[in-house]
Amino acid sequence: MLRSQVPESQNQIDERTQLVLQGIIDSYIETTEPVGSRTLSKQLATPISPATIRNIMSDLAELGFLTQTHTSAGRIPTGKAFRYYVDSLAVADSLTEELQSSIQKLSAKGVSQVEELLSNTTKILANLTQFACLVTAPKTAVSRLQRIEFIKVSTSKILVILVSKSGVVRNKIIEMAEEIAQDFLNSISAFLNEQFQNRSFQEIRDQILESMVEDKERYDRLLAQAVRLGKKAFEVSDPPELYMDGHLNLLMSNAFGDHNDLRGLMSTFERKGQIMEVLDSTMQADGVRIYIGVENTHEGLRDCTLVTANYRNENNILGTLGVIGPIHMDYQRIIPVVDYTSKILSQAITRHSYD
Amino acid sequence: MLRSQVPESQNQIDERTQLVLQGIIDSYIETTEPVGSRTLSKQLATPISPATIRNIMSDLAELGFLTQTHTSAGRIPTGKAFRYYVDSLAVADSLTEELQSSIQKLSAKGVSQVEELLSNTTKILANLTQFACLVTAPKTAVSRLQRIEFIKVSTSKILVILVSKSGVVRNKIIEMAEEIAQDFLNSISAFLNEQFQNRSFQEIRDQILESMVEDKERYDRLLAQAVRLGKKAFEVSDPPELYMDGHLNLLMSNAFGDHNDLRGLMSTFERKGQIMEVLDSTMQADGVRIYIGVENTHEGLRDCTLVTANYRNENNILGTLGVIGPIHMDYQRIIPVVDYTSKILSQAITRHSYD
DNA sequence: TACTAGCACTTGATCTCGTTGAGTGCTAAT
DNA sequence: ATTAGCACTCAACGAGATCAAGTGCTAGTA
Repeated sequence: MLRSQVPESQNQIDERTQLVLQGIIDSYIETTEPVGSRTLSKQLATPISPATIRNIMSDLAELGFLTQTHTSAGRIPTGKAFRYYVDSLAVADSLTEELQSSIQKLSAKGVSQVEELLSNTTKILANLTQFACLVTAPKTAVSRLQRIEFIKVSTSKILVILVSKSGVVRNKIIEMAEEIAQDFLNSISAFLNEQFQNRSFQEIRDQILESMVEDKERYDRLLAQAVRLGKKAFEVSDPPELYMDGHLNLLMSNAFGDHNDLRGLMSTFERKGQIMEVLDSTMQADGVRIYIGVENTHEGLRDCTLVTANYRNENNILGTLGVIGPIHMDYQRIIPVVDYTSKILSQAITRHSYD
Repeated sequence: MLRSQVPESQNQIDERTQLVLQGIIDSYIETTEPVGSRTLSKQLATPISPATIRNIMSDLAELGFLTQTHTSAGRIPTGKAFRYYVDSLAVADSLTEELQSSIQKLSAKGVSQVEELLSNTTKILANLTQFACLVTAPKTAVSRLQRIEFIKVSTSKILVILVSKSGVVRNKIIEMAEEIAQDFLNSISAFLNEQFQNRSFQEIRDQILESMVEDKERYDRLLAQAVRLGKKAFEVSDPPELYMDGHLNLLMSNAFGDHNDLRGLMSTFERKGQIMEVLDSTMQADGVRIYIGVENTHEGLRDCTLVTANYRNENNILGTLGVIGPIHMDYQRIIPVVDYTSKILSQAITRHSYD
């Protein structure tokens, strides 16, 4: 009571109180059980009596850092508490050699394709964290063209191969009304390669093809066809490319008490598009980002924490990787793991890219 | 007692007994609860008194068709019962128009790639059955070459595109010690295409490259390189290609009573290789195959039923699709769904192939 | 002889009701 | 300002009591 007379501009919390809060959170992360004053008193390094702790707890509850399931139960840290914990209390552990080398395995020998790299990343991260893990493929819009090629596979069908600088290979089949000879296709791809190599897909789509049409539509047959094919080839039809792994981990471990929560979460995973949105929306920021519980804009993630980081090559941010786990995850471990993984992936993908 | 004096050569069961067995299974499929004599008596069309049913049940239990969880509980059909049910009792429902058209959607307009076709199939099947659903990609070994192409993507890296007759496109990066000009690569691919188009990958791998080396090793530089590249390109490194969907369905529905069973099942799903083996091993047979409980060779599938069927083009069996669900699934519905799906997929993939 | 009615018996499930123990909040003493 | 002490709360647990669904068996019936 007296305490709260001193106006606390938001999170002005004295040192002792911090200590208690940290203790509660640490204990809760470890046991997933409500923390009681007596128990905590025994665990804390600094000796504080249960009664005092109770007072402090009461204050913290008033500030919105703690809740209880029922009156006579121990305290549970709220999302706000975890936020505070992550922002100002938690000191990230440094990674053990062992963890580091596990993570480095994602670009083990024999991994020659970016797709494999990304898929390995999800597997390793899921395995290390025992949570669900997500990696978005490099955004095609921003990636730049390394090579385009047309292969005639049947009279009316043409296989388009798009290789981006970042090492992603994408192929799709397009259908043309009239037959086009392979030789002619070769000329077209040679032409497009010359024109567009190193330009971003976005650029190619938006501007260049457009202007070409305007400028030179009347020119020759090659150009006309090149435009037609190019348009089809670069058409936006990117499926939401998302690599996922370990969502079963969440089920296995009963980190989530209530099984109904999980169902919501799982059906969220099934809609990859939504997950993509969430990840994409975090992509501007830098470093490791942490979204706790209600901070998640997406309904289904309300009871989880999302920890994300970008990966990049020398020039651009390419994509995002992240981990979804219970709100009471071991942040001191998870944060550096995600951070380090993003760095290793960045390195690996830079090595794989064709710049 | 008297009954069993008449030696019953395995499954010699009189009509009335069959009726009861069928009733029990139907009821169990519907409710997932042990079936009692009184309940059943009410449900059966032919009026049979509970007492009589009890006698029959007792006989069926002796024959191994029924069990109980405890003495005073109702009866539960065993795997053997389901086997019998599927083999001789169940009359497959015919598919509703609605179901048929849902399944046909797998090759909706705009689906231009085989991969998409297969992935759609898992989605639709998982959705219709509410079980886990699997589709294997066409076996590369048996599929025949439509087109091979080499694209130089950096000084030392070459992208290989393999297009098979069945419409599957596969690409991989190979690394070469020395640099090879794109022109030269074109000559090589032209040569390989000419030589090997229409041959199965297996053939190409096993025999032809081998013999070419022997016969003409001394010949020209083109040939030497072609062999080198060809070998690398056709090297066996097929990842187990398996499309899966709906394993979450199994969790959502509590079709599986015990959650521990599910964990085993789920971790089985994580090892795609094992699932592939199981599916592959069933591929020789024709039509819809049903593997119930213990009949499954694979440990993790002991408590489930696996329903599979092949899909094919005009010439070959290409792959297998299947559904994994609880042993007490609604066979009358599932079997025709799997059957029809396999047919529609076969049609669609035939349309997509380049023969 | 085949079926059925009736009855005693079994057993998991459900409910009630103390008891226990971990926890709180408050007050008074240090 | 801190702490010891005490009254109070409440989920969890266990022991019975009760219930309902089921079985097996025996004796009676068409």
